[in-house]
Amino acid sequence: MTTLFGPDQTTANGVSGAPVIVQESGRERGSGYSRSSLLDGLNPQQLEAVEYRGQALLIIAGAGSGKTSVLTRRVASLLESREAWPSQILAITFTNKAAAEMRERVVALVGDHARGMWISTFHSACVRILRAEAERAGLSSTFSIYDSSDTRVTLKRIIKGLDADTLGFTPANVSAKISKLKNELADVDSYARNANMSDPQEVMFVEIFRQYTQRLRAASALDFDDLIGETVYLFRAFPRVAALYRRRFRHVLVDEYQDTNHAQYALVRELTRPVDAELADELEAQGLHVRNVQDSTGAIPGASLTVVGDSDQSIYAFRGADIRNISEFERDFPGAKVVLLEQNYRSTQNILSAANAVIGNNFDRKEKKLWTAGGDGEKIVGFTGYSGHDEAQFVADEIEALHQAGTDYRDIAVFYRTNAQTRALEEILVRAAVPYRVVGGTKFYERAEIKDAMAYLIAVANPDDELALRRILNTPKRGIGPATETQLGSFAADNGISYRQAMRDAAALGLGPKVTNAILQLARLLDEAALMLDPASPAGAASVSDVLTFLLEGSTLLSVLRSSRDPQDEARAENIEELVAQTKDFTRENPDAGLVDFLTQVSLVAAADDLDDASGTVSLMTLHTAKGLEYNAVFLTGVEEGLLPHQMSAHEPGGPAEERRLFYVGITRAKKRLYLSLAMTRAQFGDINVAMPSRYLQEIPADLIDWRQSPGMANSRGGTQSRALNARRDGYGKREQQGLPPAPKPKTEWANRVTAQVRDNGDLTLEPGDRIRHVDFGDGRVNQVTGEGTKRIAHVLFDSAGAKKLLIKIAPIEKL
DNA sequence: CGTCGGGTGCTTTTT
DNA sequence: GCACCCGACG
Repeated sequence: MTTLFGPDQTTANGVSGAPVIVQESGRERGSGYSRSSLLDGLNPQQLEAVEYRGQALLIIAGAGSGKTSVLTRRVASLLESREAWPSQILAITFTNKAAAEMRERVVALVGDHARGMWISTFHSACVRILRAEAERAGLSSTFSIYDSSDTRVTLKRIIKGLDADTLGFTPANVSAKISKLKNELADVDSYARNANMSDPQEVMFVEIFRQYTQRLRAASALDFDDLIGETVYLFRAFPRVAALYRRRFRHVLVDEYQDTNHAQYALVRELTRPVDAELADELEAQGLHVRNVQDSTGAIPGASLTVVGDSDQSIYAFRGADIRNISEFERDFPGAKVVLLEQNYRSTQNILSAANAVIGNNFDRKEKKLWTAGGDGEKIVGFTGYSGHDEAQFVADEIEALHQAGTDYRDIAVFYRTNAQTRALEEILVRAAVPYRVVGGTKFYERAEIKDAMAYLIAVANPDDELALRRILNTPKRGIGPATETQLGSFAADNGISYRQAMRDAAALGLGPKVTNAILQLARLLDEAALMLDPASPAGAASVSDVLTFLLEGSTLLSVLRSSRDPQDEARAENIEELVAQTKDFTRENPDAGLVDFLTQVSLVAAADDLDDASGTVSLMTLHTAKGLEYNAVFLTGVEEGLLPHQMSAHEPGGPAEERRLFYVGITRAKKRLYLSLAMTRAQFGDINVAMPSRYLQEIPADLIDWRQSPGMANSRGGTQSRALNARRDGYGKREQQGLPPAPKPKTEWANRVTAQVRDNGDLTLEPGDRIRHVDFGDGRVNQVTGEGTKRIAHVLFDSAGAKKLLIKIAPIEKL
């Protein structure tokens, strides 16, 4: 990704020779500044947010208030007016995708010379700093980055070794606690100092934490939280290193500030501190030009800080995000300017009214009301299904209706609270032949075969990484079992050598010749691959894809999958080939980047990053992933008690309020049409539970929602449901409350009932004119058949259920 | 050492 | 309704 390691991006030290010309805030703009194009179409508040110059600026940006536009224009205006060089700008976004988009937009405004900016996520920026300063931080510059599953595996081994599971420790709860501590910038020692060591539970936790820290260090690995924390430690321990970056970045901008945690806050503070005169002179003496940024006392003033956020969209408290970072910004940065953006350019007034009504139920918030000049628009559509499948069928039908009416699939999104909800949705969407994509979820890089292939690369890049080595030791199967794996580990520990070295010395273990050979062969393979990257060797300077291909061939990982008789292995082989293709793309896009750069990029991709705008498909994603995105039509599914708000949030302080913000985020993603749907029963853990409408639904004024099938209407359909479902709530079931008979049942009420059974019609062939019978939709006539092979789709006009598209292979149909 | 089968426990959201 | 863990067997 060009965002991270563009060839023209140099490290903080690398640009030291460039002349630095900075105009202090408040001065006249340069003459080349074309004010009009940059400021076109901005409202007065936006204008102020773009043009304000001062130490600290807080932009409170309501959903859809043109925040990205303001941020990019602010950066562009700094560049255009020559107040800053591109290299003096650091902009932090939440995802790589947002970073790429921002870079693109700034380049579009001011041209190519803007490329030297750092626009990246907190994590990417920290990795860059840490790799550049690795030596001083006592790290290997090729350190591995452990994701949550790596952390889990490591903790699992530690817990097992300590028999700590008997005390109730699980990888999940320990990693959550460690993460929380690291977000507060605590480490083992600082934690242990304040721990109650008479509590055996505490003692054990400290021991687990200590071993975890040691293992990561031994493996030259950092987890996600370390990336931020270690950078803060680095700056605090080495003021001279910090000074380099403080001198370099004169303008720091942080997006989604409401979701920053304490460590990220501390990092921002470190970056925006002044450099005292003495240190500044020292930098000058080293040949770094500081004269132009020094003030009259010789010090370098702190960088200007711009943060953008909306506390109503703070949805990451569970991950340590601290809403106080934004609510106390003015206290933290005295004299800070605050600009409030309330005008919404995204949604219709009906959608905004619903959003305002919902979020108004959270106390402790700054009053803020979104408004639009764009008109009321369509009503919100509500639907209650009998089951999750029923709900999904509604979604599929409406998507088709929207598509027929001219809405592109790519302009439609389906949101849900938990990933588990995708199952029913996917089943129905596949059957209805709606093209869709699940954003995030089981990510490409989380697939086992991809992690295997990546582990080979990691083992080459970072020979200390025992986790990666142990993962590939017996993948593909080489007859090296758990016993041998452990033996290698103890051999390494006993002799004070690395796991990798133990593998090279495997002959000394006295194992069978077959096993010994297998280990030695793997060790040799990795050494040879490392040589391909060693500039000192004749084979050096190989590309990432060359190395990967070499490793795949030498390990037979790919050929084993190809010749397997397990049909799933074919897909796995294809995935690995896709990975090879990605390494080639990577090298083409970043000719100067190497293996470590590739690994870094892969480690830091977020769910939202793999969103492909060009794909003509409906997007499915969690509400969390949806933040920052917008769609013409949004389906917000599973609006039920226990799901939204989620069961788990009930016991946490601030839980229900955060869930409400999540609902608010979901609502405000919709530009034109919003659908709220729920089900009366939902499958969970394999069995079926009764669900109740979410409390948040009541908070939306009833006249904003057009219930196609309300919870009340659904209830009236016979008394088979539990009492809980009959509990009447305000805002729906109005007819019953007024003593009216239930509204006439729309035909969808029965047509939407769908069986979840999966079937296979083999190579059933259908042709236009054929009559068929569908388990749920009844009889119908085939109008048209499209698609190839297993993806053949029948376009059927049912006698009573209307027009549907069906995937012939799996639809519950028979030919009449 | 590898494979298969049955039991268990689990899911909130993610850089 | 799945993934993972463990134990039995080849």
